[in-house]
Amino acid sequence: MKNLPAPAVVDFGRLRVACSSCSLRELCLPAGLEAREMEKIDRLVNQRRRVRKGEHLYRAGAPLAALYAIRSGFMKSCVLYEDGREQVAGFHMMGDLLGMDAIGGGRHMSDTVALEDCEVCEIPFPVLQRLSREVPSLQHQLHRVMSREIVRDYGVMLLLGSMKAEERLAAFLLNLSQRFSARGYSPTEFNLRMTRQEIGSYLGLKLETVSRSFSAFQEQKLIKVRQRHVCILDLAGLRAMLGPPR
Amino acid sequence: MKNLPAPAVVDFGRLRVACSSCSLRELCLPAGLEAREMEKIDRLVNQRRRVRKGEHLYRAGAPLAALYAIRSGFMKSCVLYEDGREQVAGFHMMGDLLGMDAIGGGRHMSDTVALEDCEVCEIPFPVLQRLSREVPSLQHQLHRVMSREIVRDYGVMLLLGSMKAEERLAAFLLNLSQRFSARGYSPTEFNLRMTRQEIGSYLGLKLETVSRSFSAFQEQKLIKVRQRHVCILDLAGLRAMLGPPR
DNA sequence: CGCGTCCCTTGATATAGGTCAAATTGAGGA
DNA sequence: TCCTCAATTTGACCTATATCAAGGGACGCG
Repeated sequence: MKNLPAPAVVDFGRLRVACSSCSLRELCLPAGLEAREMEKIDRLVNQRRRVRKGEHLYRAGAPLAALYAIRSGFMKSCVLYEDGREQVAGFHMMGDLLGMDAIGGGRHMSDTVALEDCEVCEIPFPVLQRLSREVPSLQHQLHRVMSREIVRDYGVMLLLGSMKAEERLAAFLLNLSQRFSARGYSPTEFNLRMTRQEIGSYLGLKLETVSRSFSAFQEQKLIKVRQRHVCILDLAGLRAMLGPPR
Repeated sequence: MKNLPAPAVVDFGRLRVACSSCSLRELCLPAGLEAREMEKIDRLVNQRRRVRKGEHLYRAGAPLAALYAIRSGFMKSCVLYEDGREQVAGFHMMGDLLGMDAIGGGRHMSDTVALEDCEVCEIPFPVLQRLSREVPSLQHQLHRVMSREIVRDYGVMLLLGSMKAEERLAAFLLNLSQRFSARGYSPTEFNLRMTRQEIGSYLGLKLETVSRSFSAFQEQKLIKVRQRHVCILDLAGLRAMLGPPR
């Protein structure tokens, strides 16, 4: 939550940002827009913001000011009880759009925290509303993104409601793999940005169980893990963990 | 929950339907619109549709044609695996808007089935898109509804990820109570429309566990259950089940 | 370079909830 | 009215995962 320490060279806040020249435009909110429409969209993002590891992008209860698109870095969102229990509701990476939980009530309903230094594009919500009226395909795109979030949540329910520990972890790894792949990174080798505890919270398991499942997969030669570094050795085998075992 | 006194003869498909005169307008999509705007909205719903108990409103894979608002009756949505496992993702009652999972990919991602005879308003999606461009507060309302669905899903994740059996059931009953209450029904006495199995699927439990938890609550004088009929005797006590026990 | 802290792994044990089985109840149909 | 079938309840037992506990890296800081 601190300000920039010493605007090293570039002041991101002032930097002119344009979706039309962003390398993530095919993954992010403007995906699928035509060049003509993209121009109008460039007014959408008024500034970038840095979020340092451990800092909050927003907290539950904070009024909705903007939605955020991740430019770089990794984040988690959590929902909390009154009594302090915390449940990780999702992990987010570049191209993901955050903050949609706040549209309904005008206040954020989750905490979103950077798991490593991040850079996000700030999209003032009123601007987004106005522009999406003017640019029908932006409107449609926004609806698509929200809808996909709903579908993603259904997937998590399925996972939490009917899968057992190792299935959950396999699904988690495959999901990460697929998302890294879609962003041009290796689908089989990556670094986890979250702790075993955070993975466990997301999967509805204790950290020990997560750790044991990792070890079991390694035993079966499905993956190779060392701390946060994961290598998927047998993608098909990992997929097979999901279906058959009733 | 009953129909109007005399509709025995009316063909619902042909019936002129108007949100502005609907008794659910404050709960449903048009909530909060002004009279002036409400008029435009009346074009939104082109017909009503009956769905008999056990029939599908839509199936996973079906192309998105319309969103649906429940006029009366009770439904469930399920997501399925390849291998046939099924997870109930939600229960829906009058005023709820269904089908938003299909906006992202153009196809429904869940099965929605009537748990009793239902009546729904069909809202052709293209019409909704066009009107929400013309009527900003409808646009906003649509965003609100989608956002609230996301928040609801977060709540289910919390439930599935970090609560134990009796807490889950308590949360489930309190949620129903609150929704019935918001619709003008008794918050403390109602009939469940779903089986123990369906409750179990939704809560990530087996039907036997659901049954035992019901019995335990009854033992503690928190509720009275007889089959599908539930009486909540101690609302505060039920709420207390959620917080304290670590 | 050494220390402290956090994270991860692994083992031993406990338990919540799953599984299997049987009896009871209730609703709808013949 | 009786019959059948599905839903529910309850008991006994078992298993997956939680819990408790101990030890071993890795990393940042002094």
